[in-house]
Amino acid sequence: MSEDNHSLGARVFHIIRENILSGKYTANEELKEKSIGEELGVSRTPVREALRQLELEGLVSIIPNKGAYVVGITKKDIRDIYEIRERLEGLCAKWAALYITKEQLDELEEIVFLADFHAKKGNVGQLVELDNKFHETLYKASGSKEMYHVLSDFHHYVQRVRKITLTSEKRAADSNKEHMMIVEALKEHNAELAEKLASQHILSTVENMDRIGWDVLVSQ
Amino acid sequence: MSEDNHSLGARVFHIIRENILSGKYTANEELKEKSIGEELGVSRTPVREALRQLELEGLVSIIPNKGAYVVGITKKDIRDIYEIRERLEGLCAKWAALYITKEQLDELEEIVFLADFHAKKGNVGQLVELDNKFHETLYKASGSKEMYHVLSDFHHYVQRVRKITLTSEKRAADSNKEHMMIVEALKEHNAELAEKLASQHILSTVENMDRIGWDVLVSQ
DNA sequence: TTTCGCATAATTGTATACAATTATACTATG
DNA sequence: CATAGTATAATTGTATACAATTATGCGAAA
Repeated sequence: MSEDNHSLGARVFHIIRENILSGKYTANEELKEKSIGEELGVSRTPVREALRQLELEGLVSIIPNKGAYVVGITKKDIRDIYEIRERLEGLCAKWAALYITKEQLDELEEIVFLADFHAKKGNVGQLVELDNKFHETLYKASGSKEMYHVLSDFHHYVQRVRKITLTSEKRAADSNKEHMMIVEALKEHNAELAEKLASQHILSTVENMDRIGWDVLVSQ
Repeated sequence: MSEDNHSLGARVFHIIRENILSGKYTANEELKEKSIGEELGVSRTPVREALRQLELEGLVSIIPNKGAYVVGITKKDIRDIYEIRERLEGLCAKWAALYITKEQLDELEEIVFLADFHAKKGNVGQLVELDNKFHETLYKASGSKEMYHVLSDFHHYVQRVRKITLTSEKRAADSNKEHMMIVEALKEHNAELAEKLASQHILSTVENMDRIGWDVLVSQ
């Protein structure tokens, strides 16, 4: 898991990002280079680089000569992302049906198999991890650098919400069933079906979130 | 035009990005911090920050302890982007039809009016600039931070191709007619029509590129 | 008491210094 | 002549120093 080929700067970037996405750093909080550097045991330089990158990702807002502030994730952000994903995950699955390799198919099958196991045990942490892997693999299988880039960013962005939705045993099981159906379509290289199922998968997720209630999912 | 509220680092970022997108820095070229810094009259620090940001955008590939290399834009990249845009610009226009303000509508009308003028004079530089403004305004009008982020990145990414397509007087005129129709739909707040027209606009663009021939548009 | 002004502190922006890693060139050896 | 090994140079990674800008606190004046 822990790729050790990363530089210090890259690690700092990931840590800060996780702290924002997990909610440790709250919305509008000021991120001071010195404090974060001391907290992580590094100098300001790698922290600065990380903050500049996070600004580009939209997670941080930098006001020149003033400071860097955490950009909060609103209810609307989540809604928008899922509506965008509904359209793009369909196209992604369509492409994947055309270009997926044997190895990637094997990987997907292993993931849904394992997820089935962990869903029954109610192991949310593992489920989120496997959900990440499933979608990452699917995005890669599209054979499109751009598709991968966009979708993995968005998918990562909403990880806090997914952590909540996957605590429901029923939803976790249903979600994995949908994953299985997508894998079947990919195996048959049925692009049209894969597109439909992937798009439907996002819709189901949104419906589930509506059931749970948005106020539980996100504060703002 | 030249926003002066930017820091040195931000300017360096934009300059390097333009140099990649315009083709001044060629694919796989190594970008050395020292050389670029000297070229721009700054130290390595802001150059490093810019390169890290460009890596996140996918324009540069950084190999730790080795160097930063320009990631080339391939024919497939462009094709993928236009297929993604076909889906997203539709959704964007749909949202814009619901949320666009009077000011934004006025701005769009002014843009298409000016573009009509410059299309007749064959002023490609101005046309590209106005095409940028049109889409930027449309993306903003969607009222979605995420939609704006994704689409403006992609739109910017393919600017070199657009510079070529808009040299055709006919295509420039046609493109602007399509813009006008989209504006009309937005004025009537006709979401369904706006979506259809925006999606069709991207399709027309791709058809036009097919006519021109991809080898003219991009080397790889 | 409130508010303005100013000195001081804190923070960011940029440059430079030093460490670690990688590339290069030259020499010795087979 | 080819190649391995090594010293040197070049480049990146990180820390620190200094400059520029912004925030803070305190005292004086209304």
